[in-house]
Formats: sequence, structure tokens, C-alpha cells
Amino acid sequence: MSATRSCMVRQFQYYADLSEADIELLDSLEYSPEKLPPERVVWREGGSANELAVLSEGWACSYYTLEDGSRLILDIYLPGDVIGLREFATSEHLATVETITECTLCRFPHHHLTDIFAKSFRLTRVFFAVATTQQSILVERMINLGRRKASSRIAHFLCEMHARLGRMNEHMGNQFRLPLSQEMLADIMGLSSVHVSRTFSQLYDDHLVERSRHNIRIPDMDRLIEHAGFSNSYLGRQSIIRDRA
Amino acid sequence: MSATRSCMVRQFQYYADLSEADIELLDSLEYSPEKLPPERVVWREGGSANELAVLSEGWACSYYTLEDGSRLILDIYLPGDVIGLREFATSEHLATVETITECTLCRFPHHHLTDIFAKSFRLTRVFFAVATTQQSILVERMINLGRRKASSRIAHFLCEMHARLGRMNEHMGNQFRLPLSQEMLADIMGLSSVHVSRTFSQLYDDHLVERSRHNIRIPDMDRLIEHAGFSNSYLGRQSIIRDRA
DNA sequence: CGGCACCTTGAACTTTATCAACCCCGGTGG
DNA sequence: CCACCGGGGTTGATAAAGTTCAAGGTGCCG
Repeated sequence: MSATRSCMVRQFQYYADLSEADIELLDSLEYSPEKLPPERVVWREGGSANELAVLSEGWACSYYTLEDGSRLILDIYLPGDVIGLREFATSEHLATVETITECTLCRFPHHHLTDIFAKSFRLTRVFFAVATTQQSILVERMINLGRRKASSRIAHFLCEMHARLGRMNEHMGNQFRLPLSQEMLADIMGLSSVHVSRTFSQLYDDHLVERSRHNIRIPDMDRLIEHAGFSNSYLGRQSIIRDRA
Repeated sequence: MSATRSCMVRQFQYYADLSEADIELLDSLEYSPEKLPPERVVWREGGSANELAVLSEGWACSYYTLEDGSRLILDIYLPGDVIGLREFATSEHLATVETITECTLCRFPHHHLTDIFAKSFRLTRVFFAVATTQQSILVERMINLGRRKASSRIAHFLCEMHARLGRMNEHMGNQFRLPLSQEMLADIMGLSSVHVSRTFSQLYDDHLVERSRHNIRIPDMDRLIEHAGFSNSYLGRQSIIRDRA
């Protein structure tokens, strides 16, 4: 058992205990680490989709650009996340994937995933759990976009980030770094960057969020959760996958 | 090979050729058909999630109700759709599922799905494809909610329904039944029902959509697609899953 | 020290929501 | 067979939320 365990393994172990063989299988996906500078395109919308990637370090995102030039960011990827799962059923990339900070990522071809399906029943279920958790994250974001007002959208997004980051590093406390410009935040939340700025000021006035540059501090997590209508159950349940009987 | 083939099998065959054994395995999920009247709750948000369902006949939907009483409809389920895949990684239902029209549906426990993972490599991949296609549908709807104006949202939704219905029954032509009230349409698209009404009138004035009661006619599909910014590639690619080499 | 990217603020405007009245139509009971 | 009832759809007036444009500020990097 190696001392340095990949983020993906850590993330997957959240859903199930993994055997040594499973861990080796997973690790084998990260065989080709690639270092990328900030704002580098990983793959572009429309390109043919025969690979996935694991993000080992850094932040990345996927986005979709509309005819009129406006943009929506679909996912924020953190270390340990699998990128491109959604495009498994499609032969071309539906969205552009781009690094946000400096990143290390490992691409691997589509069929390595199906090889895993063939080799490990347990990992199959965990991959399924990961894919469906990604779906739940999208659903929460849909609710954000469809039915919440700006201040709740931002509050909800901050809660989500806090929860997802906290899952990877315990004792994170009530502050964290959020390396996103207000324009990116706007494109995540379907708002204009101007309105994001105003709304942040308003959250500050209400003592819900403090922020300096890219650091976020949350003075009272409970009040923020309340304001956001946040529930973390959608992020998946720990050790959900067990052997039956 | 039986003459009456279930909708789910038809839907799955879209992604891959299935062996007789696979078809039997799939059919075995639909062992407990249940007839439900319109507007009957299948399961409720918060209830413990240890089952999935296949919709054999009728229309159903899932929705999520916010603290303030507003609602967002997350999915519209058509015959052949699998309901509850998203909650595979979670131990409780995140959304309420309810019939829209009279429905026939077959519930089955969670572990029947994992049994299939153990028994059929090919079906595993198809289930994965189905789950990821559902994700892509959510993403398109996210873009709708986040970045399109009301008339494009409605146009896009109509395009999606047209495409999904057309996949199940060829020669559908340019009209179809849409058994949804304007209030439901509003909750799908994150608008108020009043605004849906106004927007429909506007689409009618622009000769993009005709509608009487629950029947929709689309005089010029290409113009509607154009107006919606619709691309059907997100609905998954036919026969994407093949044996390698 | 200067420049540039990003953030902030203000003012005018657009889109959508809300409220309320009305209408249309289908179903029911007299 | 007709009058009434009720739910959903439509319309208008007004309000709220968010966008756009433009100008100015702030802080970081060379």
C-alpha cells in the first residue's frame, strides 16, 4: 500500500471500501499525469470524445457557449473528480473543459473504463455512484438556476463548495480559497458579473459571507445554509455500497 | 423472441444490440406492472430510496419543492425511461415522483440493478449510457434555465419532447400531444405560469408553435430549432456501444 | 510608477413576477 | 337542455429582479 494515495482513490473510498486489487486498478487510470497551466483547454466542445480524465491537482471546469456568446459553466472539478463521464453515451464532447488554476490531470481512453466494468464488480458500482452523484449536483444547480434568487444562488454555491472541499480535507474550518473571478461565478449561476458583485456586497452587509480577493470566510455557517436552502444529502452518502448479506 | 417488446428494451436497443439473454434480463425488471391514475405520487422526497422503477406506459415527472413553496420539475419521464437512477448513490429520495397521465410502471429493488452489473457486461455499459444521457438532458435544461430567455426555453423544451417522442414512435410528424398544464410548463422552465401563457402567444404570433388544448403543432421545425438553439446530439448516439475490435 | 485586469457603483432599461379581473369551456345537477 | 360552477388560460397594470452601459476605483505585476 503506497503512502501517497491518489485523490481519486480517496474520493472513491468515500462510497465503498476498496480491495487492494481495486485500488491498483483505479491507480492504473492515473498513469499519464500531465501538468497544465491555468486557463488551458483540455478538450473543446464538438471534438470527438474518446477519452476521460481524472483531475489529480487543481481546479478545472466545463462550460458551454451559446450562439449569442453567453456562457454557462456546467461543472467545477476538484481534485479526485472524473471529467467527461457524462459524454460516455455520446461520440463528441458536448462542452469545453478548461483548467482554472494550474492542474495535474491524467487522460485515459474510454475503453479503460469499460475494462474496469469487466474486471471489478465493486468498482462498477462505485463508478455508477460517482456518475449519479454528479447528476445530483447538476440537479441542485438546476434548482438554483430555475427557482432561487441571486443571493440564495450564491449562498448555495458557497455551501456546496465548502462541503465538497471539506470532504477531501478535514479541518478546513469556515474559510477557504475560491479561485474564481466574479465573471466565472456569474457564468456558473446564470447571472451577470455586475449583479454578482452587488449580491456579494449584500451578503456581506447581512454578515453572511466575508471575502477578500479569492478567500471566502463564512462567519455563521448555519445562517448561510438556512439562507441557501442547502442540504448536503445530494452529495452522496458515505459507504453506500456494501456487500449484500 | 416475443412479439411484444417492452419500451425499456426498445430504448436500450437504441444504444446497443442486445443478446437474447440481455433482453430477458432486462425484461425481468418489468415483472411487477402497476397501474396508476393521473397525479399519483410514486414516491416522495425524503423517503428511503431502495427501489427504482421502469415506466412502461404514460407520462410521469419528478419534482422538488423549495422551502418557499415554489417548485421545479426536474425530469419528464416517457415510456421506457428508468426512474430513480440518480438516487443510486444516496439512501433517500431527493425528489418526489408523480404520474402525469395514467401510467403503468414496474418498481424493482436497487439490488436488481447491481445483479445485472454482475451478469451482463454489455448491459452494464448500456445502463451507464442511459444514466449519462439523463445527465446530458439535465445539462441542456440547465443551459435553458441559466442562459436562455423565455421564448427560447419553451422552444427548446418542445424540440426536446419532439425528439424524445420521435425516437420511440417513428412517423410522428410535426405534431404531438403534450399533456402538461401551463403551470407544469412553468415549473419545468423556471418561469411563472402567466409568463408561459404570454410567451406561447408570442410564439404563435411568430408562427413558431400552434397549440390547441394539449396538442402542439410545429409548422416549421427548422425555424423552431433555430430559435431554440437546439441540437439533438445531447440525447445520445445510436448504437454507441459496440464490441471493441 | 504605470498599466491592466478585475471589481464596484450608478442610472436607465428589459425581462419576468405578481396580483387581480375576466373569460372560456367542460362537466354536473336540476 | 340549460344554468351554474370551477379550473385553467388570458390579459392588463404594476412591481421587482436582473441586465447593460459607462465611468471610476483598487490592487497587483512588471
